[in-house]
Amino acid sequence: MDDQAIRLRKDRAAVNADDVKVDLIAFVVAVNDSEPCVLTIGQADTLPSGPFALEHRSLQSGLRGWVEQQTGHRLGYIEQLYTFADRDRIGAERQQRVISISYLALTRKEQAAGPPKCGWQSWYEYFPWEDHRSGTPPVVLDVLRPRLIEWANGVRDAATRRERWQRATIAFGFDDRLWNEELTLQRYELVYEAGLVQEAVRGRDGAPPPLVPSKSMVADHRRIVATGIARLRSKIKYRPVVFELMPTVFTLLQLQRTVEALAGRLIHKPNFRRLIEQQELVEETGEATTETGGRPAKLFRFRHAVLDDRLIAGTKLPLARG
Amino acid sequence: MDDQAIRLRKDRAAVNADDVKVDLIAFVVAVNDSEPCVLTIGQADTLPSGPFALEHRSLQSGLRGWVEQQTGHRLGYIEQLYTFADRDRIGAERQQRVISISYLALTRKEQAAGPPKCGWQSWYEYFPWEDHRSGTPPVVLDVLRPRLIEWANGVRDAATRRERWQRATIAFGFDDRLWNEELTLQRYELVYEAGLVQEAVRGRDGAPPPLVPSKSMVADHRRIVATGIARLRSKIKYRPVVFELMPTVFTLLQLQRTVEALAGRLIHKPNFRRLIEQQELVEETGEATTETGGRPAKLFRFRHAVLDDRLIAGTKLPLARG
DNA sequence: ATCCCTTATACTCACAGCAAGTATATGCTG
DNA sequence: CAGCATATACTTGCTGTGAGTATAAGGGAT
Repeated sequence: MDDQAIRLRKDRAAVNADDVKVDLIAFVVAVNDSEPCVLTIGQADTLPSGPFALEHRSLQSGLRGWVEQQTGHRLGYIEQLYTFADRDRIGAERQQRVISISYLALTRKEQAAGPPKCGWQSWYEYFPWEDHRSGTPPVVLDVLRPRLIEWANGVRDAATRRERWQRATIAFGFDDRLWNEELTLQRYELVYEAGLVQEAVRGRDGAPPPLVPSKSMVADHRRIVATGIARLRSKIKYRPVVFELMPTVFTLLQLQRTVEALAGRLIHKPNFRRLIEQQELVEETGEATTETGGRPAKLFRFRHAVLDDRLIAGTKLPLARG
Repeated sequence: MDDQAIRLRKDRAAVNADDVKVDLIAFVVAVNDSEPCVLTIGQADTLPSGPFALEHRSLQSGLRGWVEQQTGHRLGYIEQLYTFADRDRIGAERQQRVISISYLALTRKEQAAGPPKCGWQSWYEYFPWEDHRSGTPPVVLDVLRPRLIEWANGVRDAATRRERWQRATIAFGFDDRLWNEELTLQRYELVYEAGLVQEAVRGRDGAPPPLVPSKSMVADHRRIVATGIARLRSKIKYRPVVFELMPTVFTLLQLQRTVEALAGRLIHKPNFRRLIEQQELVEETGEATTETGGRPAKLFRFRHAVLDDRLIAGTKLPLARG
């Protein structure tokens, strides 16, 4: 053991064999017209990213730089998601490790300056099973359920079979269990393990298997998006981060629709309003808009003063049940 | 902008100027006799750590390797904490970046094999203001409060003064606010900003300022510990991670004392028992122990079956208020 | 043997939060 | 003016849970 360590140290001093490249990857979110979107670049299905370089003052500023350069967007709210090491990637001359540090960023769509080749894609094109705003989407019961049953039954061991099916049941709310919108990552990992998404069977031989209809992404970017969605869905329940996605002035229904877009489920309107108002998260501007149709809606703005307060009390949104 | 990117790419291809060293750092936790402990090495006050090397299959296995080598401990539960880039550290010949990936690990004290120079230190030697199990510790009102008032008043700008004092009030529960045990990181950042801990004034000129009595740690390891404590205090409320710290068989009071040790506050006993039992987190072994004194306590073991279940419902502990 | 101490275990009560339903107000459109 | 769509207000009933009290069971001291 100690010998191994010494050998490692020597190697490192001599040729820096253990040096690593670091990539910064951004999952940038905006909500427009009740549709939650992810910012992509190039031919689409690729997240903005770039190497962490010497000139970057910090990880965050490096990320901001790359996103701004590739998409023209200045980021506001940023939060670290996860760091992972790609397995066995081969560098140009010699083997080299690559580490990816992923971030979640919240912004508004309008802020686009001069977008070269970037665009906004709806989350739910990549995760059609995640949008339960109009009830359980057909793909869950018609496609995922039978495929996951097949997958669970595809092993000899009875214990493994049971365990697989139990995981699927919990994650997707089969058998009258209730849907939990925060399990986005677990659901993605299941469909990945079951070989139901394209990136899970890339480079495999044999006949192309039957996939669940959904858009794929480059490399493991779809996993990053799943991680980000899960984090965001969890976070909106106890921190007032939704407002990062709102314009400066908005109606309560617009706010509700935004939360619903993120959570992928509907919210009881009276309860939503009561919670928002009793927490004093917003204040009236005094104006109203008739653009919504029906009775004019009062306009509100976010009370930035509560940002500190809410550290302690936590913010609450009526997303507990359904 | 684009020029900059191109130049960066060229540099990188030529001399790999942007290559980076990656350090893995572990915050290893165990609880013994109602005292929450952190695993340290060397002269103490240093967390186990080591460089991420080519031979490591993954970040986690690299971390496990270093901890096992330096302390003789095999880690069980591991969770990523945070990744940060050290500012402007200078390498041997040329400037080089160092990235640190920190992890939280939960284990049991007994598992120590042949510990060379490692030891367990109580959390609360590094954070004496965090232990509220016997009421608010004196250091909070006698030392921290006056020092933070000084710090807040140490600026001209009235707005900044108010904002500083408001942050302190919220974080430490001054002025009849209630104590929130999850704000460990915010509290550490405050005492750091206020220059009340040793590492905040390292390398500064001038007279040594009056510090808050507490043990310091090497580099920024104390910040990592603060991050880990905050994460753990939050996590025990909704995931059954406490059991990673328990022996296979335990009494309910031992379980409660462990949670209290982590949270730094006391829990109402009947409510704790009710919550644990109604969630079916544990099952009776059928045996009892008299070692606790008083009426013999039933022994329980963790029901591993709930590990999956609890993904959906979430685990609850009565830690909401006080 | 008895008293007392400590801990375990069971039961009760009351309040707050909140999910869900219902009713009314207000403006626009055809 | 009818009908529609939205905003806004009120009510009801359940659940979770914080907090207090009571009883059981063993050990040790007097």
